Amino acid sequence: MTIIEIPAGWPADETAARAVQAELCGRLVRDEEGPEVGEGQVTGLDVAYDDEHDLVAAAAVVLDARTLEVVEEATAVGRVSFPYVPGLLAFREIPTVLAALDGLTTDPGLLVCDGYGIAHPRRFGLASHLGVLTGRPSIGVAKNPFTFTYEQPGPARGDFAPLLAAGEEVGRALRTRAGVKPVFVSVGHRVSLANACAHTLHLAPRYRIPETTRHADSLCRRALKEARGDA
DNA sequence: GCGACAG
DNA sequence: ATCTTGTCGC
Repeated sequence: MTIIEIPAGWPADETAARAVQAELCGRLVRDEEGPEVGEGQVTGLDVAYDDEHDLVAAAAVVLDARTLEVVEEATAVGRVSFPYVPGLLAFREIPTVLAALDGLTTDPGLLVCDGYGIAHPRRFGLASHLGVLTGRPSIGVAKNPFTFTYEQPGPARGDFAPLLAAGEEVGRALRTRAGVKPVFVSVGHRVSLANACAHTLHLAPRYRIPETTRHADSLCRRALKEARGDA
C-alpha cells in the first residue's frame, strides 16, 4: 500500500497551525440548513494511529442515507503529520483523511467526523476544518465533552442539553440511546445545529455512536494492521 | 502559575 | 488514540 506524503508547507508548529486556523475560519459557512435527513449519501470518517511505526490510517465509508447500507469504502495510510495538541487535532488527521476521501468515486454527501466542529477553543475544530477544505457540509460527533460544560439531558433517546462555552451554545449533548451517556454534536460547515442533531439521531438508530463512525472506525483499524504488515 | 483538555 | 480477556447484563 502506498503511504501518502505530508503536504508541502504543512504547519510545523503550534504557532503556524493556529495561523492556518485563523485564516480558514473566515471561510466557514454557517447560514445553511444542510442536507435533508435520510436523503442522498452520508460519509463517516475516522483515523487510527500507530505512533510506534509512525503510521496513520484513515477510512471514509459512504452510506446510503435512507437505508444506512454501505455504498463505498476507501482508506489511506500516511505518516503522523502533527502531535496531538488539544485544539489542533485537525492537523494530525486531515492529510490522511483527505487522501481517503479522494479515493471515493461516489458523492460523499454530508461528512460525519469523529470529533468537534465549531465547539472548539477558536470555533474551528476538525469537522469545520474538513468542511472548509472540501467545501462540503460537515458535522462533528464527539464521544467526550472536551472542555465544555452541560447539564445531563433527559433519559430518553433524542433528549438533549446545550453544550456550553462561557454561556454560549456551541453544540449539544444528545442522547442517542436511552439511559446511555450522550454524544456531543456540533456544527462543522454548511449545516445548522438542529439539523446536525437530526442527522446524528438518524445515523444512530441502535447504538450510541453513529453507524457512519462505527464503520469508519473498524475500517481504519483494519487498514492500519495491513499497513504495519507491509512496511 | 497550575491543571485540564476532541482523537 | 492506545495498552487489553473475560465477563456481567439486557
